[in-house]
Amino acid sequence: MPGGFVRQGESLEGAMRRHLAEKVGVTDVGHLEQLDSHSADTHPELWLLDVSYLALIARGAEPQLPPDTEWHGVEALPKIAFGHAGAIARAHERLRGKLSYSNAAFALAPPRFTLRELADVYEAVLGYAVSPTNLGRVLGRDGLIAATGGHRRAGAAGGRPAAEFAFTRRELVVSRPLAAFKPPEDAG
Amino acid sequence: MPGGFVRQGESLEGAMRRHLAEKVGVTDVGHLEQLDSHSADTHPELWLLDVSYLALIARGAEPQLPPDTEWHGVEALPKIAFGHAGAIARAHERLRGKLSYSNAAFALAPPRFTLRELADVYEAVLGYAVSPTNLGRVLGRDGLIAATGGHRRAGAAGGRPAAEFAFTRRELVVSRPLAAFKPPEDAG
DNA sequence: AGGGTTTTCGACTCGCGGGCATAAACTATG
DNA sequence: CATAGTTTATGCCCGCGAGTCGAAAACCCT
Repeated sequence: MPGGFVRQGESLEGAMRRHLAEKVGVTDVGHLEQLDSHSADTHPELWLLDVSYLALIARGAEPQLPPDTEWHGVEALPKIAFGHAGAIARAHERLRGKLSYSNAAFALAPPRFTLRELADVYEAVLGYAVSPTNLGRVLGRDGLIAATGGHRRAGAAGGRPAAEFAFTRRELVVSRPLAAFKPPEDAG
Repeated sequence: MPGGFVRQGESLEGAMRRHLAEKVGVTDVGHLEQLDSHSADTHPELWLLDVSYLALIARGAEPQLPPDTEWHGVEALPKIAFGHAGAIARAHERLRGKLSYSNAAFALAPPRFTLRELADVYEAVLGYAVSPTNLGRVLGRDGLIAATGGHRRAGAAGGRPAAEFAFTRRELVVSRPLAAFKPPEDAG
């Protein structure tokens, strides 16, 4: 949970990017999204306003962390995160929702990936296995991903080489604007 | 766009509810949701932090407004809203999205309503007509609304009396947690 | 060359959203 | 009281998209 104070005249997002770069060495943020703000009353003599962000970085772009840092899965977090537990839960829930109806995975996946790798990213976030076949068909039909033409060498255990894919857009696109009811019936 | 300053020690949501009650006489807020925050640099000598909220109130619960207040549709807003135009657009977009995959309309509709009335609420937000029949079937299938058993008297022009419905839950429920991929396959 | 492994492609099923036609229920009029 | 007009409710059909499954393709190792 890297963070810090905002300088006067600085935008909130700019402050977040500055802290990300200074404290964990992350400059290539795929997607940065504000979560929520709340006034923290933990310090009676100090008046703080917390603004939390959700930052998505690509798999493989490892941030520079202190040497004694340990990674924990979001399913089994240690109890150390005193006030951050709620923020982590909200961020996770938000990300789970976004993955289902947007191309938010563009910020999590590497620039080129196989359907298996992308499905693994989804599984890591959603918590259950997704079918690489269906994933490719759904995202491909909406035009969110496209085959690059390249192929990936098979792994150590053999197997057919997987086709490489890439996201067509690198900004957030909400795929299904209205899911339940009559769309505007666009003539054409 | 009612609003104001936050008192020290006051929560942001509490401040929002206080300003809603004091300035427009709205105490029964069906749903209150934080939109986004940004540091306002319009005043060079003052350091302001804007936190905007989206408040949904029931149709019919008219707020107490100054006598010279005019209502404007969100489609044709006057140019007076200098910095609020963006906030209004974001709030509208957020509400449109929420209506499609949640029961956010519980905060907009009166406690008991007919399918026609609910469809009118949807049309007002989405901007196009929705079918009362389909609306009732979809929301009923997901268990979001249920018939109360009562009926509404027919209007002046006659017609079959409409059945009364009510939302089963009065807190936000996201109906389709994951739309695209394999659900957790809940056994039972 | 053959077995094992992984990916890809096609066909099939199933449930849901949407539309349409018809029935039901009420009001107003003569 | 009968009829026309209006609005709501119900049932049926259709199309589409997601999900599953099986077979083929392509690769590695022995």
